[in-house]
Amino acid sequence: MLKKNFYLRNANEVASDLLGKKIVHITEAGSLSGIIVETEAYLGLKDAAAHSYKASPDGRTNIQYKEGGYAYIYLIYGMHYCFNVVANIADIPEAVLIRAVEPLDGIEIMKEKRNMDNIHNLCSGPGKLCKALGIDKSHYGTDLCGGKLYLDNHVMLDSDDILTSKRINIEYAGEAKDYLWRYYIRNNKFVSKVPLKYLV
DNA sequence: CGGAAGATTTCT
DNA sequence: GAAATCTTCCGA
Repeated sequence: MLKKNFYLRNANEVASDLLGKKIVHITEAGSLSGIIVETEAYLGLKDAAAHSYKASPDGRTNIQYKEGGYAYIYLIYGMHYCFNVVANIADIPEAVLIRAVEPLDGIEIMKEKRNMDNIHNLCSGPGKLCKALGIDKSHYGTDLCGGKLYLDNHVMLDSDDILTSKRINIEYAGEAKDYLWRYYIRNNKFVSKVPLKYLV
């Protein structure tokens, strides 16, 4: 299990280092896990794309004001949950969005939850992987350093295998929309498909 | 207190 | 290319 100090760095370092790590959720139906293959960093007060950019510390982003290592989960478009890892020290509201995962354990259970047979379409998007891994609003604020939802070491990646691009669907964010804060694993089939305009 | 819009997914 | 669907935030 990754320890607290892994998370106490700026969100870009955490986002890049999360690639190749494993996300594990122990459920009643069984253990569900996968390899993180795509992430995005959100840098709070310096980042017009971040939820914590202008929001009040009492609102939905309140967990981001604690130190790193907690789960920040929100509902988007009224129907999909997105899972983020809180990064950095207390009072610096940063987070890393997990955008795609390569299924590992409990694949049959994930297929049922998603009503989907194609393994490459199980967890290839932030809303999809929450559905597949059984993550929802009840996990908001969960401590990822102990419990049934946690991250762990898995494979060591060469720095050549880590690519960056612009982040997805943040057209409203002014110049922040062009920051290269999306990270993904080169040639990995489980990374979500994105339009060409996001690539460098 | 009402309205608009969103770190998306799915189906046509 | 559009619909589905609801919480949060902002302006009045």
